[in-house]
Amino acid sequence: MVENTFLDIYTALFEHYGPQNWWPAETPVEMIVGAVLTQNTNWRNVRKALANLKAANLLDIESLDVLSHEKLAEYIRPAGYYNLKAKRLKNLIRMIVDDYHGDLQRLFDEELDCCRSKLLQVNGIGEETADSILLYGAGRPVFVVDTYTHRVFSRHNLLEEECSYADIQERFMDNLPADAALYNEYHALIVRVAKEYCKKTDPCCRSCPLNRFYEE
DNA sequence: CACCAGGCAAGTA
DNA sequence: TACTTGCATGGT
Repeated sequence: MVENTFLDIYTALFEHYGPQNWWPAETPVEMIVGAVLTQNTNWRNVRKALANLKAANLLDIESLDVLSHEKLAEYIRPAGYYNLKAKRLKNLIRMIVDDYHGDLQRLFDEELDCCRSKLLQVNGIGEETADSILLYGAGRPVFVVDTYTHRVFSRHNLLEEECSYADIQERFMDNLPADAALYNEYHALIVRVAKEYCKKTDPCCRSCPLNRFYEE
């Protein structure tokens, strides 16, 4: 039996919380829109914005492409940064329309590195958003790193504080099988445990299910 | 009242 | 290259 803290932590989290059923979206378009809207924003607020778009029957590439910036911004207002995010969504939709005939699946069908760089070329799509879309939209085995991942693992001395996004992603992917279902659940579980036990200011408390993995 | 939330890009030195 | 700042609503 080979020691693997990263896999052991996954197992502990899954046993503690069970499946998280991510990504919470009914369609691929809803998923990618949610990925942009949730940037530095509480998911509760994103749900309101998505509900507005859904109620207006606008959650498809064509409708979002035709919609004016002003109207889009108004629909997504509850998600915050609404002018900025309206632009970012428009940039993403434009790429899909111009380069893939408005067919999101054609983007997802691209080779992995190609798909990732296409997403990163869009102004407003950074590494985390791109990787979220790859994993939760396209079902690719790409590990998603977010502030919670960094905070939880550095606070337990399992990652250096100054690790970059790529450093952290590499550490996870080098220590886990390339399995999209595993990456999906793991990222969602990290978000779950961080929300409960690893807030920005509070120190991790004794009942945190990860405390037995703390490394001196 | 202050603080935070499933980031990112532009500006500054 | 390495910091800093703007973007914004809504819940605790």
